[in-house]
Amino acid sequence: MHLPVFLDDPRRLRRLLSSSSSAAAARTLARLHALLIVSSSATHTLISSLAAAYARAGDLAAAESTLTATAAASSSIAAWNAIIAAHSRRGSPASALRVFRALPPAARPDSTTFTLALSACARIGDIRGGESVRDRAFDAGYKDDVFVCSSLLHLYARWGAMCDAVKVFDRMPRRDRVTWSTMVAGFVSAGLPLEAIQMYRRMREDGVKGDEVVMIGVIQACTAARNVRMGASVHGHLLRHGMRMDVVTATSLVDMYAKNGLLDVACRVFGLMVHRNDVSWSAMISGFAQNGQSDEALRLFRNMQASGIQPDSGALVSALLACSNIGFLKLGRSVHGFILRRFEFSCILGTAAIDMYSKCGSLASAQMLFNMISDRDLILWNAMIACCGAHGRGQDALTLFQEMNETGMRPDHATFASLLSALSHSGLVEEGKLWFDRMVNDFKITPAEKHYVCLVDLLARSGLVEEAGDLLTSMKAEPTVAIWVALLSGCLNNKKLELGESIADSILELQPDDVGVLALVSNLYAATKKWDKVRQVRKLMKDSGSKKMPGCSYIEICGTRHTFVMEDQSHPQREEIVSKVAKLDLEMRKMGYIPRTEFVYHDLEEEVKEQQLSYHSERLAIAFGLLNTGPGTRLVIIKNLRVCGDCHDAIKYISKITDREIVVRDAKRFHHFKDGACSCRDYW
DNA sequence: CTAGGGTTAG
Repeated sequence: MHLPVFLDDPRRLRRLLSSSSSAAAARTLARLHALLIVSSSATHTLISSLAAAYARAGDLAAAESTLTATAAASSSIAAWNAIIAAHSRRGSPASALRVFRALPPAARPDSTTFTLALSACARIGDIRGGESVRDRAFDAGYKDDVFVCSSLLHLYARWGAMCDAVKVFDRMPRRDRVTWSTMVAGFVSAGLPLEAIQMYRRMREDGVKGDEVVMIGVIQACTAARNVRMGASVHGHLLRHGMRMDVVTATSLVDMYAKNGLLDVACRVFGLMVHRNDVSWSAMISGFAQNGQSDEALRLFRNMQASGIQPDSGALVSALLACSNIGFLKLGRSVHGFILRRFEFSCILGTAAIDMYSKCGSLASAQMLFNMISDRDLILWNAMIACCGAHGRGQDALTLFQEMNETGMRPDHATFASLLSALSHSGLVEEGKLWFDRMVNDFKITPAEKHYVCLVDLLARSGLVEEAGDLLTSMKAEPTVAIWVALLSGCLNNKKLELGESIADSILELQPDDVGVLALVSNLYAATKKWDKVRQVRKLMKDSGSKKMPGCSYIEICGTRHTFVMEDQSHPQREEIVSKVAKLDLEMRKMGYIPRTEFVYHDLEEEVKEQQLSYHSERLAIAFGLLNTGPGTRLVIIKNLRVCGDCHDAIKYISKITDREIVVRDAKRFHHFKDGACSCRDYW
């Protein structure tokens, strides 16, 4: 048989075996393989090079069988490493581990093998498995190997076991930048940004130069520690040292600036990026959405698609968040549709969508979506329970909570916060008390401030003010403003004025700057006719009230969103809206409505104050809704600030007069008005 | 043939 000459030319053979990795290469290798066998010139070295070449070319099955079929199997660890590495690159750490574990007993794994195996364990989160790899590696004499130790470090750091990571780290005789960057990233993901920054400092003291990857960790640490100064100096450091500003680095800078409120800087960095991918867009979109600039976020979302980049789940989540901020139900629905066509509904997307429906006032859609997702995680359950609560369905929230327990899912502090709040808003006092107790005693969850607020609120609303007061004394920590406020509003509603007054004093001592809180305090003093104190509080209100951003309300009609602010004279239907407001005012007064001018914090004539109340953005939005929808249509209004006590009263009258169901979501919670009542009861 | 990196939910 005629053999190609190159079988006798080792140089050429080696070149062929290390050539590029493509399907064509794999076919060439198969031919070569056949020739080697036919010509019986297959040495162990050649076979293992061939196997490695198969692995590089992507034919892992061929690589493996080539090796296992021969005696070369036990002597060629490099070829096995190539196979394991190829599995890892392909994104199947489990296969990598399978090959590692099935290595022939005589094969001696080296540093590379152990490093690959540990990295595979880190990806799937198998700490136990990783530790047995570690034992073998240490036995084989790799105790001080930087690669082995760094990957072990990563295994711990990645899964939150920072104590173990630190132990490994402290024992390492030599550390390189990868070691340090693993520690930095580990502390960041463990929620310990200050420790991460500390690590970076130690690295510099050690004389190790950071690269992009370390700096990304440091940038993230600055983001989490809300340290823009340092973040900006890291940014400067990158530029000065001519480090590669790749997509990932630039994206983390965008995120750092955006999360710290410097949206303009974030935009500039984003604008300077030569190459942007889906994640960079997501970071920018979420930056806007989380800073209350939802319209801008959605504009960017459209730009992203227009520039040909398919939104990933991050961008979709942020778009949904923006929709829920401004109550843009129609766009939220279309995002939902987009997800259905192109993605699986992951829990994270599902949670965002459920939250969007909840905040846009569509309980039914939220429930439908929730029922469609069968693989539910804790956060998804929590979101749905919170949704029921927000919509005044305390009993449904409880049923859901019990259903959740039956599936074996363990509720956490957030679950109980949602549950207790739901029970409180539905007036389910006994259930609330019961589940607070069970939370503490059965579920061993230490109550946090929010849980106390819910329980105090629950008790105080139903007039059990004394019992709520006892709860406060039983608390270990001093009551906070929020807790006092819950108790105080209960006192006011249940005419427990004496107790109320002492609570009002306690609140003032804590120097709150929330106008809503001060309004409540002022109302209490007014009820006890302490006029000098009323004046004192009203002055505080005026001081803090002047700083607040303008109130703004949204209403969506037939898929179009309309925005209202008090000062805006430009609305095309302004005249009509104003006369509708005036007409309603007249009817309301006939039914007993008295304007509560104490909610106007400017020094104005009484009459002007009354007019200001009528022009609050939510009243304008409601009037617009009444003008543009048929009778019986439910109105959903989203307000960026709190609905004041006066508007709250007014809307009750409006819902009765017009026989409409009106839902107002404000910065605090939902208010459902129907037949002149509000299910979010007893607002002050 | 080997280790470390960005966004997103209650």
